[in-house]
Amino acid sequence: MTYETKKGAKSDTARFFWRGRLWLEGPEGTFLGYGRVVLLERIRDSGSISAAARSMEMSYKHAWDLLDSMNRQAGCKLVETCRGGKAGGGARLTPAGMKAVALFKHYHARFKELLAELDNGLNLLGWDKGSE
Amino acid sequence: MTYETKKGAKSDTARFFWRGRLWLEGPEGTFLGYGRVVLLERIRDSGSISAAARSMEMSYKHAWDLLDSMNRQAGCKLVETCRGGKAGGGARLTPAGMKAVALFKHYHARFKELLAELDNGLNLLGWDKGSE
DNA sequence: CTCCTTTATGTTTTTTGGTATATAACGGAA
DNA sequence: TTCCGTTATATACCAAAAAACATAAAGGAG
Repeated sequence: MTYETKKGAKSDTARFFWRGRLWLEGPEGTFLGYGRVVLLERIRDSGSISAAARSMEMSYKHAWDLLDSMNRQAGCKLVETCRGGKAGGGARLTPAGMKAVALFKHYHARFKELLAELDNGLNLLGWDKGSE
Repeated sequence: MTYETKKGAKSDTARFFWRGRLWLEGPEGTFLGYGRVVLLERIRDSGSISAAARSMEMSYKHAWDLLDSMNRQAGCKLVETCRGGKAGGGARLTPAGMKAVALFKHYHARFKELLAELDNGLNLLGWDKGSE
């Protein structure tokens, strides 16, 4: 999953295209969103919160706050950590964390599908290809 | 179209639910989004930019900036205005503006459909109804 | 005991997306 | 000609979000 914060490559014949955001929300606000799930994946792959945050050009504190929010809302830890030792410490996804990533990606894929589908119909309605 | 900035009523048996945003993007950034289209609708219904802005608790300037952005990006005016006169002035949607509203609402309806659909499958995957 | 790197957490600073405020132009009605 | 409410536009201000910075604690290795 690449970490797209801006639009990707697009046909330059079309002036406009659909974009969107999808997230899972709970009583405390956002539970899982795109950036949060990328963070989880990076932690899974690097074994470190700080490395994951660095790779996303995100401050450690911000990453930690997001994880804290996710762990609290999930009711169980999605990421478990340890401090000290040879490598200084580390972090890894719990089974619940893995599940969260899979769940979001599954639903997000359907969302991306819809965006692509909407884009396909768009040029039929004028306003595209300078038809106005 | 109600102007929902926060979640609406939801079944309180489900802990989480899907939310999202959809917008039409162009080279200059957002062209049409939810708030922008509500603004257009309010202008259509009230005949006034300032009345529309007031009804959304939005500053006139912010509303005007949004309209300016939309008019410029569309290549033609979505809203036409006049100053002075008995009522002080006014604004109304052009045919292109009407079309923009209809277009967005059409696509947004499909988006809302998807969100509802995603919510329906959600409780099957654990993490809901306290099953974890 | 001292490094090292990371987790954990608080405080300060900056950025940013808006509101608030001010001012001018407009043009019909009184 | 003076009002009025609106469009149009610039500038000042503010508050929430994010970043930047600071500091402590952990624990294995040397």
